[in-house]
Amino acid sequence: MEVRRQDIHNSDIPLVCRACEARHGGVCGALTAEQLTELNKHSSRHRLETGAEVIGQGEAVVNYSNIMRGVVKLTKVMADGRQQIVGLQFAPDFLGRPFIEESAITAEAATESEVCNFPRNVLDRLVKRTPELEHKLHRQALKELDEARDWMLTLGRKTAQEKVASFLYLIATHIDPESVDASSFDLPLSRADIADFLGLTIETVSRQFTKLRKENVIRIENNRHVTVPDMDRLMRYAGND
Amino acid sequence: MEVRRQDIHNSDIPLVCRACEARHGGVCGALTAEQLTELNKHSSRHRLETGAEVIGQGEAVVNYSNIMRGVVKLTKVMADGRQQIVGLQFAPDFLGRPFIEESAITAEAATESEVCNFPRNVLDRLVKRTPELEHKLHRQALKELDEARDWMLTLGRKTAQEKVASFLYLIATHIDPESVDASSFDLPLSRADIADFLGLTIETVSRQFTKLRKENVIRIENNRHVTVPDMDRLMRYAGND
DNA sequence: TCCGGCATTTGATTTTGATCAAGTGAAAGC
DNA sequence: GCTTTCACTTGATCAAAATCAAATGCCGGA
Repeated sequence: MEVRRQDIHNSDIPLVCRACEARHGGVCGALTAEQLTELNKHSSRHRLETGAEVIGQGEAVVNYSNIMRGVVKLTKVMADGRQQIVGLQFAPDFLGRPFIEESAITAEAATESEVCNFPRNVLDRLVKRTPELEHKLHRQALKELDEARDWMLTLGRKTAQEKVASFLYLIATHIDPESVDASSFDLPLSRADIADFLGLTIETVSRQFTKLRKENVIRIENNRHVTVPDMDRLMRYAGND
Repeated sequence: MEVRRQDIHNSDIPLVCRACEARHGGVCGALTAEQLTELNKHSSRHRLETGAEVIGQGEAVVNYSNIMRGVVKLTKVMADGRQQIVGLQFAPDFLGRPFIEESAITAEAATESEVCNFPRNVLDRLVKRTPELEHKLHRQALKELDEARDWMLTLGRKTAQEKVASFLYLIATHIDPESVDASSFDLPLSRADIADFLGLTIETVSRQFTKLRKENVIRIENNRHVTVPDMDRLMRYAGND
């Protein structure tokens, strides 16, 4: 499917795009050299501090992004402040909800991150002309839908311990897709964020971490660095037999 | 967008498709008369009893469907039998997960229903040739993703009472999109299904129904028929201010 | 080095919803 | 007409997670 792209001479591709991950796993892989050049004219890279907002719930969508580095959390808040993380996105995911005026969610950097922004109307125009690009976005949407539904099972039916184990398993398998060894990693989320992802309080999250540590399912250093001696055992704790 | 379809003479369209809802709200609206004819050659309508399975978790996907009538529930089960409904689909929704071999969910009729089945490979071929069709499927996937994320907030952060009120509000607004009066309807799900949708037990669901009834938020006849005297009040009970 | 501000952990108590256990009521079968 | 069955409701008790309330530990700055 992507074979057609291989024979394009590298020098036709914009400099910043050449080493860019989003051209491989991401949506830009669907674009020709000219299209990349056009998109690149309007796009800009940004470094995001932890907590920096990419877009807010209820705001007009003016930009889409590719995540170049870091982890972005998607959250929904209720009027009284209760909050739920409804998705985590990792590089090189596409970030944005096509075909809608107003964002139904807030997207903010969970870790120090880097994104490549492009104006909504430029990409929308490109999508109309490039079925392959819409196909990529379609696949991305379906992937997110599968993930959302997996997480609904976790939110609705798992115990606190299973939820925390599920979270650790999710991070272990997503944080660094290249790494052969997923058994040691830094958590991209604070305890408060983890609680908002799991539909728990931070006290419950903390207690479950302690319990998993005492049962030697995980080791923790500096609150954020986790080592998993036996990934299958963690998976069983997560209820995924 | 669909303007091009208007000028096609009706007699070119297969008989069974002419009165079909899926041509309007659904995916078939993206097809030309010839394409409809081709798809129709391989498609078949089926009546489904309540509980009839359209596809099972882990099974190979061989068919896609359009829901013509009724409500279909999408569920996930854990090894120990715990179950979560991860989506409800109403006519004339498209039913199926393109680009994947094996279904990650079970789909079964929540009410007596009718579906129009077509072989996966026929539609897949059509999708490749018809960007407008992929666009429709893309939009459907994004709609389901929005709904899934809304529901994640409900599952993760709402109280039992808010969950039940949210469910009633969802049904009121989805069961009969044409109806001007959404304030009186039949529940398409049993108490057990509602519990599986809300991540609660059937006893808790029942108690919350009783409570909402006693507080005059809803009236119930014959266990299944619900009347909502004040939809805004129900919405407030659902936590959607 | 000490202090202040956070994030996290730990402890005590309360609350919510689950579990266990009977009821009730309506439709289906004998 | 009576029983059986099944879905649903109601009640009593229990357990898991929330809440309230202090610690603890860590990092950065004075």
